[in-house]
Amino acid sequence: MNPVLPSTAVIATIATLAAHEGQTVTLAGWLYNLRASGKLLFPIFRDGTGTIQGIVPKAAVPEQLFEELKNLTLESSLRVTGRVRADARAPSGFELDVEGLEVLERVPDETPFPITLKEHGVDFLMEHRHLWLRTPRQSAILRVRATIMRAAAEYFDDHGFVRTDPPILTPNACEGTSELFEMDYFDEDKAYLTQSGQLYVEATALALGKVYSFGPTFRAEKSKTRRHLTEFWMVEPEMAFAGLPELLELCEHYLSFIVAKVLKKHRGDLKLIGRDEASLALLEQVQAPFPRVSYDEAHQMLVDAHAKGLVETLHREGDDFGSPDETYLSSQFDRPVMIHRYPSAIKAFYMQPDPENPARALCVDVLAPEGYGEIIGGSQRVDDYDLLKKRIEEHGLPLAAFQWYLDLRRYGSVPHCGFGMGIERVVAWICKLEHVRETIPFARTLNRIYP
RNA sequence: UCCUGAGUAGCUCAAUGGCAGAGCAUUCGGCUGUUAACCGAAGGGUUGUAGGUUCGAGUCCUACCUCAGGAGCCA
Repeated sequence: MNPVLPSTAVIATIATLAAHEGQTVTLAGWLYNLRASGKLLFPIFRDGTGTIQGIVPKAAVPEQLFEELKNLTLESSLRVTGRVRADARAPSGFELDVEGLEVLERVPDETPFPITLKEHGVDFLMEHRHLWLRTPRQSAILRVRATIMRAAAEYFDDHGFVRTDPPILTPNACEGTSELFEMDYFDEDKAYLTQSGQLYVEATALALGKVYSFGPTFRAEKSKTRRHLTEFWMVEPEMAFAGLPELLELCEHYLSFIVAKVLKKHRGDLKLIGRDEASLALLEQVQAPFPRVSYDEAHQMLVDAHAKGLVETLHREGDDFGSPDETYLSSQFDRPVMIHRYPSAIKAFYMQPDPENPARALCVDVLAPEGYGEIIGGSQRVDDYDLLKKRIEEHGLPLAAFQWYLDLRRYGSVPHCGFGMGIERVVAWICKLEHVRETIPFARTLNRIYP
């Protein structure tokens, strides 16, 4: 599989064909679709960067080339040489007048490519995820995901944060609540897959000042919704000598940066995935500052909404917000909304109480617009040794396992804060997807671990 | 864990308790501008599994299995 390419041909990718108009180029890719109209063939090639339609008039090419292409099976791998020609009839503006073809691997007639251009069900597509990835829409989503992941790291790299990734194997639950994936760790010990690196980045923040982590996270929760995976990627910044006000500013500038990066690079991909001009305009509005709503204000909004019949169940003072509540709240704003100062009683043990109202925690949830719900959860952390120890005991957590964490408050404790952002939920929001299973190459969900 | 819904051709779906069907895909034939191309033909079935009711079950009943959506919990 090391053929000699025609010396006249430039090697190109489909995404860059506009720069080769009028030239003869060679593409390496696959046959995505094939239409025939008598003595005229319309093959569509894909190469991972896009698709391009070829034109093959029987009279214009050698007999052998025409017959080979006419009978070629979908998703066969190939190298195709042709002249790039602008054509108003083509969706991308360009077509390829095919001059040469080299089939690398022909898909057998007996086992045709299972994913067709027609509609498929979720079960079938997920069972064939390794092949589903080849479709233009899924490829576009993964390109956008890659840019989001890069931007998610780039922002911190450019703002003085040091990347310090925490361990994936952990000795205990960070928050003591979520379901964990458990495994044997030699002899008598158990290890668990991390559900959050937060406690560890608190330690590195007190060593390096501003830090972040970026990696996979695992939750064995039996959640079956469009927002849940058992394995997902989380980015978690942590800042020393900073509190909730600085955290809120970070959230809004961070998300604005990521959205701007995607818009700059992927308007075409976003359209292909399903965002029209009107919904692209919604993303354009994602710029700091974001609206800030306290828990108490949000509660009042929900009570009013219930009175008007806009929310089915009445929100009760002190309760957390349910999914329908979050959907309503986020629908009231044209950009992500930051809801802050939830009741301490319903939040994690490590969250700092608000000095102006100790019943409230210095925390924030960022809800994405268009009904996508929570994408960021963050807080200022308890920095007082005695208070943290008391909280750990109140939550019934094993004090011994948290000695190292308490040490952070014994040796030069400072106010510090951070958040966790789920990458898949951000991708789902920006791409306007129905379900997070399409945001990651191989989704891990409650009922599926194949392929 | 709970609630709701769905399992019929490779895929997406039809079928009043009464002969198992269509579109797409595949194979064959036709068509020089198709955009999920179109036109004609052929092949393709243990109706998720196990019981039950009935003269007769894809359809009704019971249990189980699988999947999906939602709740709770969360990013």
